[in-house]
Amino acid sequence: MSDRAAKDALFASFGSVAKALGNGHRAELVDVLAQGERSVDELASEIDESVANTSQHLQVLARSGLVRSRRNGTRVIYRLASDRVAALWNELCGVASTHLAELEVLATAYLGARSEIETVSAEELAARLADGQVVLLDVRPAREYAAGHIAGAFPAPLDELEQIASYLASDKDVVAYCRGPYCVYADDAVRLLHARGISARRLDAGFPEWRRAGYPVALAG
Amino acid sequence: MSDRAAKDALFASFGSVAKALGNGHRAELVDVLAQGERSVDELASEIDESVANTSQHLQVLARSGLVRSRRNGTRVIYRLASDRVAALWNELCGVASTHLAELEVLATAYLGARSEIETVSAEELAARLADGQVVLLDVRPAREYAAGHIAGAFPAPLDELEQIASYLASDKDVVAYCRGPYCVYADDAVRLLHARGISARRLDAGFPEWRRAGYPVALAG
DNA sequence: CAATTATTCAAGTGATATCTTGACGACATG
DNA sequence: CATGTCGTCAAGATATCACTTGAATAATTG
Repeated sequence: MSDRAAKDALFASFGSVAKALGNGHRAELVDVLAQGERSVDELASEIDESVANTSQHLQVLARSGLVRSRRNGTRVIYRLASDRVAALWNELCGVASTHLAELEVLATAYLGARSEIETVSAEELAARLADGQVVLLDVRPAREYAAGHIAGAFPAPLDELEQIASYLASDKDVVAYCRGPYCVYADDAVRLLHARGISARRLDAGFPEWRRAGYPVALAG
Repeated sequence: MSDRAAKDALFASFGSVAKALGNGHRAELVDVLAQGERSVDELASEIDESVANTSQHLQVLARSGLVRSRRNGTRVIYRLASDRVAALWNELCGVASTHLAELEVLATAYLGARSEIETVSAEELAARLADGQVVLLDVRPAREYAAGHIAGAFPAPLDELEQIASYLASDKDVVAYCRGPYCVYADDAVRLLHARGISARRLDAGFPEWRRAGYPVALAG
């Protein structure tokens, strides 16, 4: 094999990993899997695609080494191959938001106007959690909280948040967090709390970023 | 627009950035541009593709926000949009090499067996440079050295290395570096020096990684 | 061991990508 | 302002991708 052919093959191989992320549905699959492992069926309903199509996308991700699977009874459970994949996904989102002008428009279309939603950095949150001055709400679906959450967070899935809101002490800061910066849950939570006269902010990242940054977490089992 | 359509559009947009990297030629373009800006013509000959094809690939990268261009006389000069793009590329290579089994085979096919080529980490190199116990050779093409190099490195493009080798003091450690971990130059340099009885090692990264890590560099004017 | 559930496979269709070729446009120079 | 250089554009051929449909497979349950 010529040098050029070998070089092409090498770079094509790097490219194949990027190509695996180069599809909206697969990108979303990676985003969901960053929260924890899932069956094909669960992933399919999460991204609103057919099971067959989802299965095929998962196999593309698997061929690129980004995800792995194991069988559990009749189910096949997929997970990210490692935390580095989540880190790569995160970096990709960061580059996209920095350099792609259209992204802000699309994000606003999906998430709604964020101008009134104050954010908290992980650093500040970590400091305030240590002081006990903040109530931290994990507003992701219950099973994601169960799989792992920020140390000291309370489970507060969106469909129970209204009820939980009525118990919140009004003298504490409330912070909500969810899957990541492009997830609606925390925004929706903050808006719901605001509507009830509770001042709340959202963590500017999600659980995966928090964990990768080395801040304290509580993991399942 | 429905929530789902908005979400699809948002993730498709993230995916579009990955898709831009999802082609071997474009990946190679990013790898070259990480060393510094280039004209279309230079890039085309670097990747052994036609100018028309290279131009089209560059426009794909530009539409995804990964590169920018400016005109300089009759030439159009492309550059990475920011260091974050180089960091993303680096992360992508890392994930690929960690999770893609075929990569090692392809890397060996292009780079040759690396088992006898000892590497030095950036941390160790930085420490030894401070001691003055090491001769550091930048074996990239001259213009890349000129655009920026590791502080204290000597220019030693491969085609002049043989001559330079004859002047090397034999009581110092020799370290070579080039574009990055998947660049042949440093490997070739180490082999050439070994063949002349000079013991040499290669930096395990390249100039872009060194610079991003915050180690001292010398930049052009 | 038949029926059920969860997933994968195979085939087909329309949409995108990639690369080539030749023409066109922008700028510089004599 | 004619000429050359560098880059982009447009059109077309071929290959690959994305999604659908319906059948096949794997493990579980009655």
